[in-house]
Amino acid sequence: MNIKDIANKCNLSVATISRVINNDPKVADSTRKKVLSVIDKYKFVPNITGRSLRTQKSNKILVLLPTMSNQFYSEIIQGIEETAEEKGYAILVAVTNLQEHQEIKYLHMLRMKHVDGCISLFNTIEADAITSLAKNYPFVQCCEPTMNADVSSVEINNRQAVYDVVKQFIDKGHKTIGMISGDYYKTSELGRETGYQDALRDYGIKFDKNLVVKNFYRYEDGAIGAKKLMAYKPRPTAIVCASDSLALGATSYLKSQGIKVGVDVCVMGFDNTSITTYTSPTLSSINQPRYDLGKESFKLLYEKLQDINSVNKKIILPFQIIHRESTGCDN
Amino acid sequence: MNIKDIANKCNLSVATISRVINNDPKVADSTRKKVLSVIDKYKFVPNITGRSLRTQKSNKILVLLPTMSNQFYSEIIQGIEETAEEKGYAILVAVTNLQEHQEIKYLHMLRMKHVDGCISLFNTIEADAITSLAKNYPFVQCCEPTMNADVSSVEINNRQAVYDVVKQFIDKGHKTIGMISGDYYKTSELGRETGYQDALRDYGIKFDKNLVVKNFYRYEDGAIGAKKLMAYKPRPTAIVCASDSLALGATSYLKSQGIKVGVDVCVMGFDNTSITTYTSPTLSSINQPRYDLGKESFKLLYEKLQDINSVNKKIILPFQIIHRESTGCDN
DNA sequence: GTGAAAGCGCTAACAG
DNA sequence: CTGTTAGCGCTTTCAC
Repeated sequence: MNIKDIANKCNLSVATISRVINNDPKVADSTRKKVLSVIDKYKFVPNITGRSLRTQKSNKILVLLPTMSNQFYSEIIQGIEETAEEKGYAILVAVTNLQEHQEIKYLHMLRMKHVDGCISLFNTIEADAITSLAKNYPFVQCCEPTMNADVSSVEINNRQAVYDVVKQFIDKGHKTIGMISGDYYKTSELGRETGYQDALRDYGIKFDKNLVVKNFYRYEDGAIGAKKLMAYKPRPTAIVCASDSLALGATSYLKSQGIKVGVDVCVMGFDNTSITTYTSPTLSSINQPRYDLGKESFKLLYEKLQDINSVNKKIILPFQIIHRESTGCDN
Repeated sequence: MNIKDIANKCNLSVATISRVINNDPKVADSTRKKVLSVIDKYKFVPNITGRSLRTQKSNKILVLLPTMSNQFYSEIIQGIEETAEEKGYAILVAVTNLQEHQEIKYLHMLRMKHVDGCISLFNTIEADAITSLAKNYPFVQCCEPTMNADVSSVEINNRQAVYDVVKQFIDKGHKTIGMISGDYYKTSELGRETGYQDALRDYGIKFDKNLVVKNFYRYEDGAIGAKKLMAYKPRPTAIVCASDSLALGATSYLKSQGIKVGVDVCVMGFDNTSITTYTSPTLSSINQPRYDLGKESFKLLYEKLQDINSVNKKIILPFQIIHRESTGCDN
């Protein structure tokens, strides 16, 4: 059942059927009524591949995700989805599992015109490839802009967030502050680590790289990190983590050692995922405005969708430091 | 840059270019080499919309997800993805957020032939619609088959899982056992509740509907559920939850009341998500073979992809009851 | 207000 | 081994 079949049933041309489908006003009301009834009768759905081929657009955008197992991305995607829907775009999510060949495979959907644009939450391909991609196709990075790439992006000021946290710790008298981070060496991660170092420097504490433990972002990496840090002399009294999962693993280890989290050792997470309020102790964390990160990403993409040559923008959204029991609930 | 442009540059016909692209053996080696070099030079990528329109297939399958914020689905999708890739299919994930209009929108991709098949992890549309969909398009349900729908599906025996847990509780002397469930009234949920009731009945404990608290699946619903159950007289000594999030919320409430989880009250979660080992107490849970649920779903879908008239199969995969601290670590 | 026809980019007979 | 050609389903001029 295609547009031609409908045309035959109606004794009309395909052009008229197409006009009805696309709400073209210059169709007689009686004709429109007849066509719609036939369309309804045969449950006809226009073939979108044919339409895409003709119009050269799909009204779909791709969201590239590094992993499905991080609750952090959920609300971002909702922000994208709801904003996109207002503009008539459906979103498709592809998961790369941090594999470059997967990323390349899905980015091909852009070149193949199977999607009109892409919002990427993580890229492994190099800066030049990103720059060139962004020049030719609507492409926006969210949360994790590739360093030295010329591309529109939305993120928070990761450096400032950790800087502020460390400053607060120092203000409260902490002298030995550890950090548990990842080893992806990406923008957000390096920003967070820079914030840590800058705050120490600005407030007269000597930086020691042994106080920064880098690994993956799994719970167990947080536990391993905490173990290493607790072996440091003098023992750290505060730990900043690059994710809530790391913080959770860290508190889990600390508790197992009888160390009182929030009293003996303060722990700060990152991302403020919903788990933070259901752990004990509840977890202090840095909140990213996830919904808005998604929403603003789509708005940037939409500008590119309208005009691929529009200027690239870098948007920085505000974060909040949320104190809960793991930092003694104060502030 | 399209196939015709390449043909011109090569002084060959589009047919030959197409043959090279599709690895047709009957192309002279020298010709192939020349074409490939030109393709490479101009970074030509065949337009998949044109190809799809012509071949009437997309080599893409859709995965329909109720929400992005449940870590449970992550590994299922990986199972689907890896199995699909072996067969040359890419997967696209769409999130419905439990909204029927979203579900319908994405299922349209199937009718519009924009994807070749669909694996759905949750459906809200009625059984007849599912049956009809599955008759006409490759469609498989994973974890949550619609009741009374004629469709291929993969799941665990939810009834048996809870039955076994409750039986274990009874064997250990528990007399008052509560249940915290959801109120979606879907197959898995009702199965779990039936298992609860059946076990009580089979082992001579009178069922009281006040011992089953139904709500959403958020952490807070677990907390609210636990609060209600703890008000029951005599106070329950064991609680079976329909998800880990509910169990986590429940233990969080119990701890806040000074009730020792795993000692005073045993708590069993469901799904064995990774959080279970990083809470205190660690959370007992029922494990679903997530990767295999995904893998087997794709295998069923593949059968339908080959032959839409192949018989519908219902596959049941084994579960495991994992005891941790929240049930006193025994068994 | 409606129709005829071209063409989006590709593949697959069929011919040679 | 290569080329010619039709056509997948749709939209959009251009006529009328």
